[in-house]
Amino acid sequence: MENHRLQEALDSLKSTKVRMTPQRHAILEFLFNAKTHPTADDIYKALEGKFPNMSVATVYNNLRVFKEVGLVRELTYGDSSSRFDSNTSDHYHVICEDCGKIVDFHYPGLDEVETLAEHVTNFKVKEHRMEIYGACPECHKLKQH
Amino acid sequence: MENHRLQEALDSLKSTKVRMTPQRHAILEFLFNAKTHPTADDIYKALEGKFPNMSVATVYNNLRVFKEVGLVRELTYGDSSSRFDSNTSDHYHVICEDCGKIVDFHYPGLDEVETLAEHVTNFKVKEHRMEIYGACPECHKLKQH
DNA sequence: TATACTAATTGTAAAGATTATAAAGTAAGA
DNA sequence: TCTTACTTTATAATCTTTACAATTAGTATA
Repeated sequence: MENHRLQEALDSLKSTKVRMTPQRHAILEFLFNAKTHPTADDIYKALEGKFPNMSVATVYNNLRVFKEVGLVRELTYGDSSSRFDSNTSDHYHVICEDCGKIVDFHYPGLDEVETLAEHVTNFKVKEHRMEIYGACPECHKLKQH
Repeated sequence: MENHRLQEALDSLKSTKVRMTPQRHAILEFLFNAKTHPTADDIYKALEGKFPNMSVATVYNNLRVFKEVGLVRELTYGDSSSRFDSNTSDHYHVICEDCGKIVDFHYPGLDEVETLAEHVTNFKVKEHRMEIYGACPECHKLKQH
C-alpha cells in the first residue's frame, strides 16, 4: 500500500515538467517507505550504498522540488536539521523531548482555529501546523526510576 | 506594564542561582519590550551600541538560560534562524509566508488535543505549539493587484 | 533511433547559524 | 574584602544548507 502511494506520487510528477531520474525515484521511494521522518542527511546516508556518487546537493534540491509540488512536507523543530514527511494528509506530530521519537497523531476539526484566526487578524489563512511535546512511554518510565 | 513583566522575570531569576549581569538585564529588557519576535542576531545588533564588546555567544548562552528557566520560548520556523518570544503565556502565532510578519493570536481550549494525544500515544504530554500560515492583509492585497 | 534542448547531477566552495573552548573578568555570599 | 564559581569574551570549529560552474542525462521531436 505504500507502493500505491509512491506510484501516485510518481504519476503526479509525470504531469509536471519535473523529470524522473534514478536519484529522484530512490529519494521518493525511501521517503514513502520510511516509518520515521528522516533528515536530508538520513536520506543521503541511506542511499549512498545505491548511489555512491550522489551529492548532498541532489538530496536537498530534490526535497525542495518535492515540497514545491506538494508531495513532501518539511518539518522544522528545535533541533538542528529539518525533517521530511511524505504524508501530506492532515495529521499532527507528538514528539518526545528526550529521545526525539516522533509519532503521528490524527485529530480532526481545527478548521475552526483557522477561521477564527482569519477573522481576528485579517490574514488570508492557508494552513496550520501543530506539534505536541512530551515524553514517550519509554523515556517517561526511565525518568520515574 | 511591560516593565512589570520584566520585573517579575528579574525577581524569578533571583530565586534561582542564575546571576544577574548587565548583559542579561539588557537582553531580557529588550525581549520584554519587543513588539516583534527577534532572532539572536537581532538582539545582538540591537545591543551592540550599549555593549560594544558583547559576544554573540553571550546572547546565545543567555537565551538558552532563559529558556531553561522558562522565561523565554524559542520559535523555529522554516527559515534559517530561531526567533525568541518573551510571552510564555498560552498564545499562538499567525505568520505571513510572504513578508514574515508574525502576529499573536489567542485561542482557548486546545487542552483537549493534549488529553487525546496522551490517550492515543501513551506519551506524557507537556505542551504543544501551533502556528497558522497565510498572507497578511498587506501582502494579500498586493497579490490581487 | 539520432538529435538537440534543457534540466539535473556532481563536486566543491561558500554562507549562515550555532556551539565549543580557554582565558580573563565579575557577581554574590562568607 | 576575599573567594569561588559562574559569565563573558574572542575566536575557532561545527553543522546545515545553498550557490555555482562544469558535466551528464532525460525527453520531446524529427
